[in-house]
Amino acid sequence: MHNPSEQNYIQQLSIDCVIFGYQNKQLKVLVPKLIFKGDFWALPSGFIYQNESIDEAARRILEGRTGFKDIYLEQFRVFGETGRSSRQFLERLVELNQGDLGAERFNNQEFEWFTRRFISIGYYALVDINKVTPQKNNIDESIDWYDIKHLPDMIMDHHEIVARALDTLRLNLDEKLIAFNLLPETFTMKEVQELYEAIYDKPFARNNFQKKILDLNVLERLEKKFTGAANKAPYLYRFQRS
Amino acid sequence: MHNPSEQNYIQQLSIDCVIFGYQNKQLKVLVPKLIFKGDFWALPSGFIYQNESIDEAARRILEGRTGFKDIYLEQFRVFGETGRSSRQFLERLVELNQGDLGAERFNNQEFEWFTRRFISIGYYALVDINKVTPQKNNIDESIDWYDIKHLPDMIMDHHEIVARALDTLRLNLDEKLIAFNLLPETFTMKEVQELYEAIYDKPFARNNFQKKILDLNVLERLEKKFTGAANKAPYLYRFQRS
DNA sequence: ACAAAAGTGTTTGTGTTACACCCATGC
DNA sequence: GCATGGGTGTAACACAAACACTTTTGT
Repeated sequence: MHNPSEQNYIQQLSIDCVIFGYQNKQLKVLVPKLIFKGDFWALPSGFIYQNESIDEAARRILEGRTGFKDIYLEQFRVFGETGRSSRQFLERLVELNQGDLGAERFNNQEFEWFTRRFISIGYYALVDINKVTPQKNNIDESIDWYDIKHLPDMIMDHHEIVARALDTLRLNLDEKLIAFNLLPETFTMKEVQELYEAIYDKPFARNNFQKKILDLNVLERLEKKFTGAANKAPYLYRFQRS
Repeated sequence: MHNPSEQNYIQQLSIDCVIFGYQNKQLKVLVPKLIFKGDFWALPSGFIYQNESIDEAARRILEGRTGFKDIYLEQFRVFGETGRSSRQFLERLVELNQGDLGAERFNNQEFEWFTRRFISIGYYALVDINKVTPQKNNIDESIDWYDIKHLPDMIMDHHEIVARALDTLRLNLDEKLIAFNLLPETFTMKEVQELYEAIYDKPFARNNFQKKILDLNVLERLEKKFTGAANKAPYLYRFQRS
C-alpha cells in the first residue's frame, strides 16, 4: 500500500469489508493481522479513488485480498459515529512501536491523513473458501480465516461491523438465494443444511430443510452420487439461477 | 445556508433525505424547489460536520425542513456511482442563471466545492404530515409535498434515491412497525389500511387486514367513537409500543 | 326500511413443523 | 442382519386468503 495521503482518494471515507467463507461447519471471516507490535487485527479496508464508484472500490479491495473479482458483494451499512475515529488506536500503535516506524512508512502527512475522523461504508462478500488463497498486503503480518464465534480482538468498531454484516446476511439469505456463493461448485444437501446452521447458529430439521431448499427450484440434482461410508450415498447438487 | 466550503464539513460526502408523509390516501415526499431559473427540484440535503455523527447530521437536516427533532429516521443506502456528480447539473444551472448569481452567493471557492464528486448517504424519514410546516431555506423557491406517483423532475439520481427509499420502507414496514409514524395520534382502522394501500400500491382485504393489524398487539382501541355519516361509527386507535 | 360502512366469525387453502417410514451401503 | 445416514411421505398445526353474516348509523 502506498502513502494514501499522496493518492487521489476521497478523504475521510473508507470501505470495510466483511469477507465470509465457510469451512468445517463454521462460518468464517477473513481478517488480516497488522505488522505492528501490539497484536492489531483489522478488517480488510481501503479508500475510494476519485474516478471509481464505491462498488468498484470495494471490488478492488476484495480482489487484493482474495484474487477474485467476480464475488458476491453488497454494501450493508454506513458507520459514521464520531467516536469511531482511529486516533486512539493509532496513538496506541505509535506508542507501542516507538522507533520501529520509519519516517518513510509513517510520516507526518500520512499520520495526519489517518488520524482524521473516518466514515466507513460496510460491505460484505461471500466466497468459496476453497478457491481463495488469502493475500496479505505490506502492512499485514498475516491474514487468516477466523470462526465468526472466535474472532480475534479487532480494532475500533470492527466487531460491530461484523455483527451488522451477519444480521444482513441472515436477512438476505433466503430472499436473495446467496448461500450457494459460500459452497463449492457441487455439494450435498447436508452441506447446505450445515451451512445454514452455521449462519443462523441453530439446528434445522433434516427432512423439512430439504423440502424447503428444493422448493426454491434453484438446484440441479446431479445423477452422480457421492462415494462414502456405511450408508446411502447422497445426491450432489449444483446451483443454477433460473 | 452558509458557504459550505468555509464550514468545517467532511468533504465530498453528503446526506440526502427522503421525507415521507401521508395525506388524502397518498404517500407523499417533501421536495424543495431551488430558487434558480430552470425548475430544479432536489431532495433535502446537507453535509456532515466534523464533530457530529452521520445520524446527527441527518437529524439536523431534517429538523431544518420540518421543525421536528424526534422523527423516525434511518439510513438505507449509499449512492456512490461516479456518474452521479453534480457537475452537469451545476453547469446547466450556471448557464441558465447568467448574471443572476452574485459573487457572494456562488464564488469560485464554493463552485469548486460543489462541482467535485459527491458520495451521498440516503436517509428516509416518516412524519405526521399534519404536524409539519415545511420550511424552505435560502436556496429554496418553495417546498411542498408531492404524491410519490407524481414527483417533480428532480436533479441527478434523486428519483432513484426515492425509489430505493420506498423499497426499504416496504421491506421494513411490518418488521419494524413504523407505519404509525405517518399517522396522527389517533386514527381509524380504515385509515391504516388506506395508508398501507398507498405504500404498497395495492388493495388489501378489509377484514383480514384488520385482523392482521390487531394481531400485532401494538394498538390501543379507544372506547371513543368517530362521528360521521350514515353508517356504523369506527373505533379510534392509538399506537403504543409494548 | 334501506344503504353504507364497520365489526366479527367461519371456511378454505397454503405453507411450516413434527413424526414416521423406507432405501442404500459397509461391516 | 444391522447400524448408519439419506430420501420421502403424511398428519398436525399455524397462518393467511376468501367468503359470509351481523351491527350501527343517517336518511
